Amino acid sequence: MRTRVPGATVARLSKYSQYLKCLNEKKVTVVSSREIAREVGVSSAQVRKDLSYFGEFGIKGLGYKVKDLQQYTLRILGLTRPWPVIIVGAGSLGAMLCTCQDLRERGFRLVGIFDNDITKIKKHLFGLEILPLDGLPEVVRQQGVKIGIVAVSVNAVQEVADLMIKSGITKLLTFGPKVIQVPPKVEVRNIDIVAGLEMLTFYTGRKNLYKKLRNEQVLLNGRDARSKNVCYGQFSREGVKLRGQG
Amino acid sequence: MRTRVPGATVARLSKYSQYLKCLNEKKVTVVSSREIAREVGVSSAQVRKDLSYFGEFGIKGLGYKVKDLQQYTLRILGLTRPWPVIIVGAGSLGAMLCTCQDLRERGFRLVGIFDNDITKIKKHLFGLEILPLDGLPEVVRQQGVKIGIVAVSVNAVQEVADLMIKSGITKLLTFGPKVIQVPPKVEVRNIDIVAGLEMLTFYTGRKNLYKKLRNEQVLLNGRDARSKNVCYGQFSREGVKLRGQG
DNA sequence: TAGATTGTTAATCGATTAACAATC
DNA sequence: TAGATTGTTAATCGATTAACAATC
Repeated sequence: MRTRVPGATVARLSKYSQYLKCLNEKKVTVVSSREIAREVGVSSAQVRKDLSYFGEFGIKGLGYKVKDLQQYTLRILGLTRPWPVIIVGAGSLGAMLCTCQDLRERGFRLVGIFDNDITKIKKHLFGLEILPLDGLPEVVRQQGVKIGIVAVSVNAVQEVADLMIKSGITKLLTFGPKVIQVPPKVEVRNIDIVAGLEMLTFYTGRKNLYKKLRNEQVLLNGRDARSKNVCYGQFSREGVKLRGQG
Repeated sequence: MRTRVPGATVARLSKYSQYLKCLNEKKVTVVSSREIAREVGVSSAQVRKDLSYFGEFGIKGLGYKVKDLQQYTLRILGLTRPWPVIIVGAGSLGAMLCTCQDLRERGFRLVGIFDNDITKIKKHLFGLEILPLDGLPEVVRQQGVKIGIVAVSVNAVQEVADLMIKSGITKLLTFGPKVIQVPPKVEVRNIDIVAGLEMLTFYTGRKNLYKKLRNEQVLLNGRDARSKNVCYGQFSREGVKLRGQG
């Protein structure tokens, strides 16, 4: 017997969880699917459906206990224990990630940052010494690191990923347009800021440009016709309706 | 008559376009949907389908002329003219974005960076002076800026977005978990690095955790059972099949 | 009880895929 | 021509939604 969880559900779960943390800090004790939905920009049915993949966490007629649901979402997301993480690339992206307080707060613990640039090695970034790449395997093995962040330029991404995987890392976060080849058991997520911006520039006065556009309106698909917060990952196909300029 | 373009298609189009640029630089003149598909990690049918929303760009039996198709994808994505962009937030995220060469190469021109931190104002970031926030409306109007990047901490995101929108910006890129409220005509994309990492930590030894998981395998949905490069945006629901640890 | 909200079902909607005719 | 590859169709697959019984 199998349950399939949409990837979109997992992405939303992260948002729910982050919101619940916020509510908990504000001492709010109970929340309804409607309130969560409003905050995260989805329907309440969606919230309940997403949660229902994992269990029954609510109280009918009342809603969800914030503290409990937060704990549940953390367990579902695998965040009840800290995750050691390494970063390769001590450029501005690497530096940004080092300073990222959110990561720490969600249980990610940076245990190594690596770079082969001689001018960077031995310098410190947020209390962590920048090490040469050949020190990577040892750190990964000693600390049992499973998550690696690849923050290097596009032409080095595959190479760095290969090294990480060889050292025992099974979960990669990469940046930029490069799609890498990895063995079956390795999972990759990719964040592409340029692609994000390009989705914003898509369509603007393109009537009559191409065959398909000659006599038709072009719409970006999605049920919300207007604005949309698009969360991480390639999930949820919310889109923005366009008027194809016509 | 209407054509609906899936948001996932636009996200992929950006990848195709970035790959085509790369091919063009390597003086490759012709490429097949199969080759593009392989590079981007989708099926060749998907590539052809995506392109077919906009026209017929290929030559049967041969493939696509790299140079031509690159131009077409740029036009589709609205990248044939430069886009002035502003950033609010001169922290490490803002700094990272300033140094991002990829943005420049794809036609995004940074025309202003703003911050209200007195210790940052008047300093320079990549040749651009950091200005106080109240200088924002003027820059936006003078330069006709439509795209704003919100690189501030979570509690300031809504406020900054409001100011941008009031000044005439209609396309926002935000970071972090915050989902903001915007008027109908404003489009928002969001990049959430933490959510990206949390999708990697999802599921690990969670058998027997909850009702639903007691007797079932939990799978992250998606057709590719193994690894997956997950591109930007909430699009494409490629996922990773899990063995629910069981 | 009356009001509220969950969890779940069935229907709908949308995106992907496989297959193939068209044709270079 | 034979081989290759496109563009498109119909079928499949998957995700979202609306509605409502259950129940606090």
